Amino acid sequence: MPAPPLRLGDLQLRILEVLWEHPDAGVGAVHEALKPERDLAYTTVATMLRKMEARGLVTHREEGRSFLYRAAVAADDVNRSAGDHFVERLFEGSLADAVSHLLTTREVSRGELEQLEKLIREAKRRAK
Amino acid sequence: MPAPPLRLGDLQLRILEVLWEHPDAGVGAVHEALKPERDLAYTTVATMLRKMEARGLVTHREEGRSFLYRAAVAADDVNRSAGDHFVERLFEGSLADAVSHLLTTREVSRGELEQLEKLIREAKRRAK
DNA sequence: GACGTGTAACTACCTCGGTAGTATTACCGT
DNA sequence: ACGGTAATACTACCGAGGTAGTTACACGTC
Repeated sequence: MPAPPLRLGDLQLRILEVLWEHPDAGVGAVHEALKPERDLAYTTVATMLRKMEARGLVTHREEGRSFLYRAAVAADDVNRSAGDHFVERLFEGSLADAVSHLLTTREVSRGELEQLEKLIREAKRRAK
Repeated sequence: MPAPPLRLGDLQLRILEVLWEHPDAGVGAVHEALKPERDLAYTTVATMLRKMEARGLVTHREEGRSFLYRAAVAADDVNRSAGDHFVERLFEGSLADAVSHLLTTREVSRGELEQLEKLIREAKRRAK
């Protein structure tokens, strides 16, 4: 199980997110899904997909004249990796510091706070 | 005061952290401080510092034959920027989702959990 | 006054993400 | 059978982070 650094750029991440939601999407479908937020050339998406396949991030299978792509890495792994990097890099691994910073530097609604409390209670029960 | 993207690489961030702790450090001092974790050539640090100055991340002042560097951006701004990027990019801006993910994908000590609870209570009081 | 040492400046590279143009291929409809 | 179209393949380019060698300079020392 190779667990390579998993260091993704923004576009690569967005592409993966599209593929997680729509497995077996073709280049055109991915391009289309990204259209609203990024006005990329069709070939740009195709190139990116090929580069990502070379890195083992996605796989493809042929379907007639088209390639259908699938993510080859799990969303959880990617997110966790990014989370680790974030906490590690800025807060020396201290989750509390990281969350503290997130909490104090932005507006958080009361609802979100309550949601967080619940989360922590659950975590405590789990850790018991 | 232009607030450029503030998108830093790992090394740049480490250098800034050194400068935040030791303002007016020379190239040698920064190099030395980074020695344990990264075995870089002296000139690599010097080059990086010059590149960062060009981007407005640091400033320098001459002191005899040496350059003394200072961070030109605040730690809070950098951290906040990174936090925003993290939450935005992976969790569509939902802080609760982000924290939830951080909490569930790693081991968190009981002490940390209690620390977090306190933080949330404070945030609630603040938000009233 | 010549010399060695440390410092900064300049230049060059490599990698990677991102972007896109051009070429090629294969299919389909008429 | 042919031409259009849509797909992939190939190639190139840019910028940025990161790395480091080479050069130039200024200083103190002998």
